[in-house]
Amino acid sequence: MTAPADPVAAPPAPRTEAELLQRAEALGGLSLAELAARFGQSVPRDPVRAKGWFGQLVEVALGATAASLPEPDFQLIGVELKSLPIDARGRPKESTYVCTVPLTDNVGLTWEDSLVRRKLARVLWLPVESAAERPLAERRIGTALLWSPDAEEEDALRRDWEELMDMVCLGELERISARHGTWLQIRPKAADSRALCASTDANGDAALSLPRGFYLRTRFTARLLARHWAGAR
DNA sequence: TATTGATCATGT
DNA sequence: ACATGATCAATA
Repeated sequence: MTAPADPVAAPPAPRTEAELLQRAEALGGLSLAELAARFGQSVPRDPVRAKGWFGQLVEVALGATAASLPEPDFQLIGVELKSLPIDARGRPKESTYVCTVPLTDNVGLTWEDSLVRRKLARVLWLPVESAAERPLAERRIGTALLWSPDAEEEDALRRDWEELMDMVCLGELERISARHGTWLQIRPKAADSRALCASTDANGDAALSLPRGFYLRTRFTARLLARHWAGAR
């Protein structure tokens, strides 16, 4: 029986990818209860009210700096952190939020300048065992993967982004459903379905609409993991 | 049961 | 309101 250790301070921002990866790999195998305790936190009791809890804990644990800014989490090295919930079959359970969809002042915006491209250019994926039956506290962190899209993936993501943003720029936001896009999709991203934000309608006039976000489909992250494992053999 | 649309927490 | 961190839960 060991006495509980004192909470540890959040580390400074990592200065290199290697430093970040080393820290992330050191988290592998830890339960969420263990990681929480390390930083003096307790595991939330109600999963409904714990959405995003783990992601924010890991930001602290790894020294992320972007907080709620529209930038990659590790600003110095341009790396985005994404936790990835894994089901009982070893595949991602959920789509992955990327960033907000710009609904105004977006004409002329290119893929190259887009936040989607900047965030997905370099991602540290951190898998977490998340089978429905497994309590939050008992879930374990998996092996971190530092990833960039290959040429084919980037091309497909760019085509999705261009198709979707074309519709947004034409004021066709209300026609866009989650069914559009091969790998990237646009879905609501709001407190509730009554939330409103500024947008532009088909006439180019100011309007109000439900805030939306870009998400990576589960199929994309599933393929990404499968490819990595295949390549590691 | 996979997916879409809805929702919860925190900080500025 | 808007950005981040996401998962929930009704529906197809």
